[in-house]
Amino acid sequence: MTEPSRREQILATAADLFAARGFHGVSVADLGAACGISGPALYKHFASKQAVLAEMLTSISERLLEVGRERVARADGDPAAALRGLVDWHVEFALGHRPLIIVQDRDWESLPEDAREQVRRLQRAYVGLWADQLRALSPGLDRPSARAAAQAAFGLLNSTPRAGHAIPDSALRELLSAMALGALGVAPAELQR
Amino acid sequence: MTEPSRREQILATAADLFAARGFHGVSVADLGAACGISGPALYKHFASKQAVLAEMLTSISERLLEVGRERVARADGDPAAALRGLVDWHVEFALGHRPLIIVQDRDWESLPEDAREQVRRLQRAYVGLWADQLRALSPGLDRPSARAAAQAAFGLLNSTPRAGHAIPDSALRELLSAMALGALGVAPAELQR
DNA sequence: ACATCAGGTTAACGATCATTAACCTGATGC
DNA sequence: GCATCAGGTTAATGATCGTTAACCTGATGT
Repeated sequence: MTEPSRREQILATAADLFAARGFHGVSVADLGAACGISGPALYKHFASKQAVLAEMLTSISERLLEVGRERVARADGDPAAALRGLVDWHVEFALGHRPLIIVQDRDWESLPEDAREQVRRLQRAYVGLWADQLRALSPGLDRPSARAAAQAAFGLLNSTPRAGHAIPDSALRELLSAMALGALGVAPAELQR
Repeated sequence: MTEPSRREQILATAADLFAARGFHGVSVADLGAACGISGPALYKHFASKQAVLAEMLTSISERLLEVGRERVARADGDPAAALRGLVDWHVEFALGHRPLIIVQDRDWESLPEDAREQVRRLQRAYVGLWADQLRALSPGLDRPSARAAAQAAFGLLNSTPRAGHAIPDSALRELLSAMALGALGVAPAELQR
């Protein structure tokens, strides 16, 4: 009972295909074929093509926020530690799920209205999580600037899935972490307490 | 003779529409209507819908590279100064042409094959421009990592056009410059020589 | 006066696509 | 043994879209 396999297979292959060719560049026939079934069989698992995208994007936004909150809690009041945790988590997720990251910020606007609203809410909360820590770190920072800074950091971290895989993931992970922390004005690694 | 007005109007409105709804989300009828003409009249100015996108993207890639080279030359051997010049230029362009930036990294793959190749070449050269300066600044840095760092910086700088305009452009400009320089490990403003 | 032509127009064509309809089939509970 | 039903199939439908065709019109150079 633990394997609604088809459904998950569809979500996974859809992520790959959407990432490679864009939401509008993939037909339901393409998507079906890539799953070994064909065309309209998808409608036995999802209400529409948009529903596939909607489930994909809401679930990753939820997960990003959920684990993000966990990392902040784990830092227990130290904003620099919280930001290091947030950066680590975001890098880990982005490198582990490159297609999802690509789809998330490319095909966002192809969502149906209600799902778009839901994703926007989740993303706003995630931005707020980062912005709060940034403001705790530098007291002079106003909220809009802190939010803008958080979004710029996401841009940095989300950009690399698109790029070539010319360097190994472990090196990329450290490069991105260091750059993000540098951008945010947080001192990088120190003592693991 | 200095005003091929319609053509430029089409390119400008196409940039806005493509940025808002994506290349596939805009029909030629939409685009024509937004220009005050309608539908197939576009084909008097462009060979195809893809050709509009192609001209848009190649011209901005060319301009980005051209001025980038100029800024590097102006720094005359000082890599930190060159990077400050590159960051300034990129921020200026990104904030001045937000729709173009959005289209450039969202609808890249909708280009016809030859234009895609041309844009890729121009972007590779632009990345190389940044990577060279980064390597001149920190001698231990290998080329692939330098290129990855440059692309991450673009991600940071290109992300903000998408975001809300909650803070004034002048503040955003300074925030982005500071973050980009921080990410790249370049000391921010000093003496204007 | 007139041929040319740039820059419009509307109508028609041919693809492509998401979605629905109608039908099949094998397992499963009773 | 049999009704149910999940999960497939192919065929049909209706819309949208890029592109082409055929036609119109006003300015312009000669």
